[in-house]
Amino acid sequence: MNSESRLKFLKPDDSDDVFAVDRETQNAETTSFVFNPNRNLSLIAQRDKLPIRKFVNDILYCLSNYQTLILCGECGSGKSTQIPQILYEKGYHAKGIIGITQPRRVSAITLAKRVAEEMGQVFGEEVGVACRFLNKFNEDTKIKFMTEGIIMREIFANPLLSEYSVIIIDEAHERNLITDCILGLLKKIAKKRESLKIIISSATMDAKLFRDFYNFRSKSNPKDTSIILTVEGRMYENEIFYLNEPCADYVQSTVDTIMKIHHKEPAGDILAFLTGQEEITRAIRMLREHMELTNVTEDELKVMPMHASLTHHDQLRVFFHTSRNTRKVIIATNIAETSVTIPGIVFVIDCGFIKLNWYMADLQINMLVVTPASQATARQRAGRAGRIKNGKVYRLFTQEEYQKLPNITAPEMRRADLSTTILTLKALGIDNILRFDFPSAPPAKNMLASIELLYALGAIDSEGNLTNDGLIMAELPLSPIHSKMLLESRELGCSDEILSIVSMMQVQQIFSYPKSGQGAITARRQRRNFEVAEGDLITYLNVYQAFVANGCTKEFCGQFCLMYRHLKRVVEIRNQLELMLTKQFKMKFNSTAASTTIIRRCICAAAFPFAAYLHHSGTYRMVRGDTEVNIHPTSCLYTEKQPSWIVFGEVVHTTKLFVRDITTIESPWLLELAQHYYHKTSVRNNQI
DNA sequence: TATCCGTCG
Repeated sequence: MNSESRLKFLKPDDSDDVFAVDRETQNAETTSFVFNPNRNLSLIAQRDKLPIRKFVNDILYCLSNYQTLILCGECGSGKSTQIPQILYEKGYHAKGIIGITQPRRVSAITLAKRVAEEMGQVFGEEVGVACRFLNKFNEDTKIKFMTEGIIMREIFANPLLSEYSVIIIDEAHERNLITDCILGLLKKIAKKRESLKIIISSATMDAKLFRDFYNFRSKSNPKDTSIILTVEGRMYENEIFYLNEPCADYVQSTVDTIMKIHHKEPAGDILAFLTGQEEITRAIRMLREHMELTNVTEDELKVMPMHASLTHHDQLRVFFHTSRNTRKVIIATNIAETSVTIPGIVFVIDCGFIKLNWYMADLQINMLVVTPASQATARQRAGRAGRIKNGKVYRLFTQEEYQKLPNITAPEMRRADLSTTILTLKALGIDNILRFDFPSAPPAKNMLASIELLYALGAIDSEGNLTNDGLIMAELPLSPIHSKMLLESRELGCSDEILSIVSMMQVQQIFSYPKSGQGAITARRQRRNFEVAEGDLITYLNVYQAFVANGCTKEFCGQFCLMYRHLKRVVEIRNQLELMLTKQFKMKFNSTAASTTIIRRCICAAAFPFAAYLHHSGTYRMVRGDTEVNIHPTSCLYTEKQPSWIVFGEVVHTTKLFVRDITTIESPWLLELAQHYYHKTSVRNNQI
């Protein structure tokens, strides 16, 4: 392969020498690919061709007359790379740093590098980037890209963000929890600092909401303070097709549509959206059967899955160039909506459903549910086609159904667990959380449930004020339950082990689950080396200790079917937490002997709101609310003898309610360690 | 008995 003409991948961390990797991006967690149709032009020529450059004067006019500018435009218009440069060219950097936030690490790093390159600067000097485990900026940095989590930390340190002259919030239309939080905080800052300019990059449907949110017009000040500017930028059109009648099985319809496109349409790759891994596997199996029956070979139609739990190597397969006669078919989850951009897609198939996290306030748990997608999601998916030539989009629902879909997906703020958000805002001195001005106010019952949880954990007192422990919990980059575990471990004498366990809980998965028959059998046998009757968290501790004892090698992970890239991150996270706890909070680390009782008591002392007991029916019941829950098949307790009492980390809803990350406990511990939460009577009543 | 959408510090 000729490395000059090859597009560059960011961050393969398998040492895959086919791809060009550089050191800064090596740490990034996810796959990213930036497709650039003007690759052959010089950087400056490419830059001047971008649609956004035609709007320079409009942008500058808006910014000098209004404090907040809402910028609408399709992706590909060059907003993210050009706006910072335009502001720099006009000298905005003289009054303070130009800050740009991104929802994801890879996009922050990619964009920062691109802008440095276009400006002919050394990356990390005038143009820099900040995200967890990667700080590439210095005191001369004028354009600073960062993740949203980082600017949140900066608000902690400097509540008015006085170093900055401009803040650009990119991808605000995604309406992530943290984006909405920052938008609320920025509104307070903007009122106090009239010199601060704010640019919000958004899609059309949210523009008016954002404009009104930042319009401080009043009787005493009759002038608008915010304005919308729309920049056109699309180069190709997509033709949209709907079904005449609703379909019964969208997985089957996806397969049928793929075959129809393959037989009737000219060359061009296909991207199909389904809701989860299981559907994707089923679709691929059906498609292969179909291909066999109709004598279509893998050389003609190359099928591949794309979802987050694939190994990195398998994720990269979707980027391989295929021969001219091969049509690629990628069947993906919503990872392909934003996080991964696959070049050269001509056909998109959209099942019309999406899997989302919903917070059930009455149970205080998160649930994953499949729901109809929104029009905004359908448009976002459609936009993945038509980037190199006109595309076609097949929606597996009727046009009437499309009209009935909600305009946008409910912002995460309205459907997420708010305990971390509330803790953070409390730490920033916002006393009345219920009256905080969010772009979309969360449901009051969700807030109250989170406040109740924070009270139970001792993060806030009965007046709703942050306690000393609460302040530490707010500062730690962990969920309140995990922070609480660490705080409890000081007294109980097992902080070393709890730190390892908590670090392990910060990554998505530890074990790899190969799909092929023999691999799956090997993986299951290797997991047995670590599994213990005390539950998943103690099992994770065993894995961590074995990984470290064996030199943290890739070979060890290969042998025992562990996710090397995740375990490497665990080590990084553990180091960061240990440093924070010792330097910032003067915590002394201690370790317990061979017995796991102390460790399990410590887990129980933090996870007590999520306790369940074995009901005589053979399933579990949550102590709170008496809801039936089942042990998740990935838990090490799934095949073990079922313990009488457990605490768990999370609930997933598929065919039933399943609990994961389980630890066995003794029922008296709940009364001892959380007597403020569990009255003796209620525990006795629930006992068998 | 039958298996997780995607992010972040």
